[in-house]
Amino acid sequence: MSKPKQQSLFEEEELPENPMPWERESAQDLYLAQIVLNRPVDRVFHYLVPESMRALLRAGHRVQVPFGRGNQLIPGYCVGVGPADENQPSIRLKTVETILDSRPLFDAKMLKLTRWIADRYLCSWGQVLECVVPAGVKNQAGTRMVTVFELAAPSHLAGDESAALIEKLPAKQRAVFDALKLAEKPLTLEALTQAANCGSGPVQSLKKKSLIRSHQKRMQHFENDDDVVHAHIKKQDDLQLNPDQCRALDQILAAIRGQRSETFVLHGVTGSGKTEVYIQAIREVVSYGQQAIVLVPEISLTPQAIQRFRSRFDSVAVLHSHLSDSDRHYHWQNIAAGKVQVIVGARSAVFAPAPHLGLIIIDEEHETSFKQETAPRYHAREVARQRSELESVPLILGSATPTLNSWLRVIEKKDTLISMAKRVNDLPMPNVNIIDVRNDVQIRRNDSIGRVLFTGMQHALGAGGQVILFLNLRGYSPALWCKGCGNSVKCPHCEISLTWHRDKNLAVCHSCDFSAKPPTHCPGCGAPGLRFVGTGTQRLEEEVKAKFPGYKCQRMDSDTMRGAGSHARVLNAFASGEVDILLGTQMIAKGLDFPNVTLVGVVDADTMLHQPDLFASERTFQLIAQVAGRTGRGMQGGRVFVQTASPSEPAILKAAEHDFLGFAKYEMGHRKEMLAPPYAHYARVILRGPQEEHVQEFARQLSQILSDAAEEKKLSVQILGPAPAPIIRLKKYFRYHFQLAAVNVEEILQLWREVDGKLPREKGIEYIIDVDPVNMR
DNA sequence: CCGCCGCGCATG
DNA sequence: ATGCGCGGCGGC
Repeated sequence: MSKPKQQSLFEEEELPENPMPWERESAQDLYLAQIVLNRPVDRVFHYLVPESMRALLRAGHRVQVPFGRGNQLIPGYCVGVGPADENQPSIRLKTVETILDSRPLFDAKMLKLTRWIADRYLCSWGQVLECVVPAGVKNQAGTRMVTVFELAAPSHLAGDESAALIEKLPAKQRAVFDALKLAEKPLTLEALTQAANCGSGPVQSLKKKSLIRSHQKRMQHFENDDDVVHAHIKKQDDLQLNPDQCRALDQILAAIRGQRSETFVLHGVTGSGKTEVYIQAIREVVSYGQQAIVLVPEISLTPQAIQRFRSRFDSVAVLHSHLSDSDRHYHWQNIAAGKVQVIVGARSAVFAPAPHLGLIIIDEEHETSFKQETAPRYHAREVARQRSELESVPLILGSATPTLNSWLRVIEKKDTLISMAKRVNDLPMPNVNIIDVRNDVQIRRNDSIGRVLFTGMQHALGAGGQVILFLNLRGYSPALWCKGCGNSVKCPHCEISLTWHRDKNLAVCHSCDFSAKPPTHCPGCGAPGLRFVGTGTQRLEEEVKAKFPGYKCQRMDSDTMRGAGSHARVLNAFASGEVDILLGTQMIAKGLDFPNVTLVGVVDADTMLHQPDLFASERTFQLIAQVAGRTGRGMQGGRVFVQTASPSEPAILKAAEHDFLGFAKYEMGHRKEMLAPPYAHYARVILRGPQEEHVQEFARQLSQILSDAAEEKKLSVQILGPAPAPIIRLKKYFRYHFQLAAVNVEEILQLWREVDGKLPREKGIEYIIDVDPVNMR
């Protein structure tokens, strides 16, 4: 195709046109592919499919197409093929250049699912498809082209001339020929020379004589990493279920057998044995030759949890963040080939290409990590809901603290509630003590472990138990405070207090990568003598070591958990009793199951509570309930101490009483009053730019346009804001945001589509929209 | 008067 | 997103 640098009428005339409909011999002459691209334009582009590709190209293939005025070759996704019809444009079409994969990467259902995501989360289909395929699949990591040899066609060999040649072959060449005949399949040069015990010479000679032929083939050369091929794990039998578990399993089995896309909210208190119910439900679908997907938060992809699935099923693929491109490709192929029974993974595993999906499970359904924070900003729970409908399979949402979102669906009878209110073996729930730290002598002295918690720890450790301390701040102190001006030192790029990391003696910004030697004088007023205030995990570790010198203490946060195996190492040390006190952030709140833990301390419950966030209360409740669940899992029982300056806060009180229903009732009352989620949907528009006034002004403009459009189109969408984002400055950019709120999410989507493309642009200011945000910062 | 840079626009 | 065309501005 010629490439006119400038479009001119004259050149256009000279270009060959596609035949007009009446010039075609038949309509089938014009065979088109619908292509979508990884660009923020949600459109389908039509391309001609050359004759040679017609038999091969199908929806779901990745292709290369010429695009734009320069006809640059870029990758795209074929979402449909077929003869042209009247609906297609009558412009001069370009032609698909190459097909990039030997088989389609998506089936019809996956195309439907990804189209739904694009609509629901306001991005392009191409962007969704791009994120669904792992990089290792796109670049075919772990495979390479090799030359393989095979015998020439039988008809050729049968000829007189060939027969004569074969008769008088030298011994080595004869050996090669016989080896290939024996193998009955193409062999690489290496395999062939080994089989015939010769060098490459005879092989080349045979090829010259046309008795054998060679061709290129893509072959796997995956290293058999222990994690990928896990051959010898001792298999265990299913456990005996208690009555609660049986009831749960029966309900789920009924849906599986009825091939219903029912959603179950499995509300089971910590330690109620949800995993065993999952496993036995999976056993059912596996017995039909189907596959199950289990989504877990990335953080709980611990060796402990994975072992549980591996010891019960023959073929489990674990998709965790430390996999190489090549591992991911290997898993994708195996899953697509139906060789994997259970897929365990984080958010993106919801797209696992299982050919006969039978069940989807989301464990710890309340975790915010199921929401993707970059485009496409999907929530894996909602995607799973959609996939379960498309595939007619049940979905299980398991949690001790379900989201209010799921809870509302239960109340509205859209989803089915299954309750498991008791722990296995009738173990009691731990006793939770709320400790008012406002009058604690130790805390007043600037310690973090108050008098009551200290004594509790002494008793627990003295009796041979283990202790978990939870503090949601890493580093040594979360602020560098100047007594001269009363301000704390902020990151030069973000409007965020710097955290002092004592081990490296650095002041670190937890929002961007900034770090520097802590200043000796206040950057604001110049006064000397900055003080480190507040306590992070590093300082807590120091305090624990000073107060409990006879016990081994281990810190666990993202600073100490850098390497791939560090997680397993620390947990093994704790499990074996080598470590007595485990302290850390979020990381230790989830899923850990150590029977000897008799005390859990929440060092500061208020850090979560006082976030300027719609969901702060819900998060606080979840976190306390989850951390509390780490104890009392053995016969010695367990106690929990929650230190707070707001002891009458419902989120804390209800968590202490293990009263999810009470909390849900209280919090949902609030939400209903405010018409906030789950009673409404929000979509958050975030703008950022280098100058604060510009960003503010542009935010005002955009929100006004949306507000006007909502009125004009009679859409019941409220616009809340604009306002400065809670983190007003992040990595050198000033940030403003506003929310679109509506009872029916469709109205928000309609409104955005209405204005999208017509919105003004402002140099240097970028904006995004996040539908159903979980993060308000 | 010509060349370069930046904005706006279309992308099959 | 991204490249290209067009128009504005600055240099010669």
